[in-house]
Amino acid sequence: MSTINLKRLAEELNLSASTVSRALRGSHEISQETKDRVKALAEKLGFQPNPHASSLRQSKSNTIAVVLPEIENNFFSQVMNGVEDVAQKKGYHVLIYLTHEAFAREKDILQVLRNGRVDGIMISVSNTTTSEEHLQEVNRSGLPLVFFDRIVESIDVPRVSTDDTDAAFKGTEHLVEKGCKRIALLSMSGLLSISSRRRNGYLNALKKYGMETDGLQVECGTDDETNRRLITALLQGPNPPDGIFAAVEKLAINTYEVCRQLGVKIPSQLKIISFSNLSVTALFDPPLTTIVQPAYEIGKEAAAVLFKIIQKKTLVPGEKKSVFPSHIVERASTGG
Amino acid sequence: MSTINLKRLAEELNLSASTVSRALRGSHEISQETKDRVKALAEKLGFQPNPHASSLRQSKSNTIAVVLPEIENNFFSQVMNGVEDVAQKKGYHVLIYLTHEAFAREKDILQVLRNGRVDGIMISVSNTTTSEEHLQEVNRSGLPLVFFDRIVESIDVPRVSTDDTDAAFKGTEHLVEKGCKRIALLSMSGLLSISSRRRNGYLNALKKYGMETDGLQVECGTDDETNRRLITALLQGPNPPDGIFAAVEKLAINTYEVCRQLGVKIPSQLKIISFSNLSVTALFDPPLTTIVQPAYEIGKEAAAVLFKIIQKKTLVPGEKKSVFPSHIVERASTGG
DNA sequence: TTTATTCACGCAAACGATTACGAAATTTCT
DNA sequence: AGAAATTTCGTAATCGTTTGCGTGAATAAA
Repeated sequence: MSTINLKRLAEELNLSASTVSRALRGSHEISQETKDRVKALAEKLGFQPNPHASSLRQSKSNTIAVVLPEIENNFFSQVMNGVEDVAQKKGYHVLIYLTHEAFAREKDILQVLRNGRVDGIMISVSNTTTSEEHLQEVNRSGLPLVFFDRIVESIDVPRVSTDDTDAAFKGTEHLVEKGCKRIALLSMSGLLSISSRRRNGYLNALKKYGMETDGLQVECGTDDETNRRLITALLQGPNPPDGIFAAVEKLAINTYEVCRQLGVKIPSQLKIISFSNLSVTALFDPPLTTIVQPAYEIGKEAAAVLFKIIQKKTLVPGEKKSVFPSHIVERASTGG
Repeated sequence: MSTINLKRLAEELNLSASTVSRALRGSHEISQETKDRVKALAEKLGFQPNPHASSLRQSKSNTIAVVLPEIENNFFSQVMNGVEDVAQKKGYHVLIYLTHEAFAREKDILQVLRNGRVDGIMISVSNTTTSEEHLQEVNRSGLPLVFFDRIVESIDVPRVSTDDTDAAFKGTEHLVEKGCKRIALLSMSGLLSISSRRRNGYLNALKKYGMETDGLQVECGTDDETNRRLITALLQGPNPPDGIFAAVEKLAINTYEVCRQLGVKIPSQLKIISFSNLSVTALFDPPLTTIVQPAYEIGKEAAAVLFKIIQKKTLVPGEKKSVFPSHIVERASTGG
């Protein structure tokens, strides 16, 4: 394009390319006078070092990758927001990759990233991921890796998440406190540890209060139509729940849709709480009680930890596994 | 890292690096037998060409940049989704940059991108952008550029957007048909052409029906608190509107909040329609009538056009300025 | 004044891939 | 069979930066 490079700059200044390079990078081997002269002209001509040459020489890309299941989801958007913020402060660039919850796609992406294009990877794994080999290989290759939200427990890399078990416990307990006697769990199918953690929180709470779980655990999937059928069956069954704990936002929305169709009154007939980072749930009919994850902070922390690894700084123990508390925003869907 | 490179591969095969390179790229100058041998070993060793060396040599990064005001917004997430889809099919990588509606940040980003890091840029400009110089410079440098949604009319690059004027006209007309006599416009301040297009659509409709606009146009900003005050003043004024046309989703939400606080009944006392790509507006109380933009398609088209320019294919006239129609999803907030 | 140091800079070799050019070896054409 | 063309591959230059090493000059130490 503009083809203004080091050599050209050097010629204009009657200097060698190496001197110009050092001057621009603030080397102490160059006199202040020369530095000023170089920087002045570089500024004037709008010179920027070719990033590919730079990266090739230094084997450092100044770029990180964020791999996530979807972006059309407030939680992940907020994470991206946090990531972008710290990346930009560090002068880093951010590549984004979407898996659309497809294992094959996730494998392809990680495969392609193992070639120096990025200095590190942040990933929230897809819910169809059935093997860890692709992640282990990245880890073994020495490429810095950080998990966020959707963690693979068995792989020893730093992870940033929320206290899912505890939050799910409290969410379920909230329903109990509001008088629910039969509380159902709506969760996504799959092997994600995050799912089982939330399920455990739910089960722990029901056990604590000696409540039944039979026929109250519903595994849903990605298809809205199917989910609505499952929920309809649940609500029209012989012994319907009076409370629903939705492990993910999508399922709470499906529940609202079904309730509207069936004429089930929320919260009088059925109370609902759900993990969700959607602020407009406050405008729902009725307003939805949510468990909100600190998504922005999770993104920031995950990025910060990644940069620490990239810069080979040693992590303090808390950074190897940082957990951010979620909090309940109580609204009318669980009102008395 | 793994440091498996062309030279190493070549040594293993008793070939020269150039032959290996050509074989992998499917050159006709290499015998089929050699190609097979090379590809087999490359596959086995998981060889991938160093992207920086490749980019440096070819001055081609296989990367595009998407610059947008925010990601925590369904419209932009859906656009990203579309972009990522076509990029991945083309084997391209996607860098994401957020301006947070800050002009200075936008300038910095575009400045940094003018150095070969990307082969092309897609941008939706910030609403605080007051000058075009930074965009003109990108354009002059020959770096492929495409606008989407928020367009700068005076710069001659391909643009992908929706029929804002027409959609706003129809949205306003929808309110008229529902019986509104005094329709207010809530819009974001700034110089964006998209704002004036939507305003024009609103004004055209009111003119067509001979309706008044005095004191009914409210310019809002980014701060929710301020917006709510402005809307409160509007609704409590001497001559309040019975219909509201919100140019952006955020302002419809602010309006709902105010109405809830003031006890204003929607739609009986006040009808509302808004541009929005949030599907859960169907669950609002009452469900919000929206003007939905085909965000995913806009993202796909913008990316497709960008790739055409990058590959120096000539654009058909329609591609220089493609307009996707928005459509109204009628719900209870404008119900009779 | 002579000898060490330090300063300020240039030379040239990397980094890893691509590609113009050339040169054997083989095939095809007269 | 000899010339021409084709096939198949290697040599080396190149992309633009960074950096180890060397060198002359200026400065400090002896």
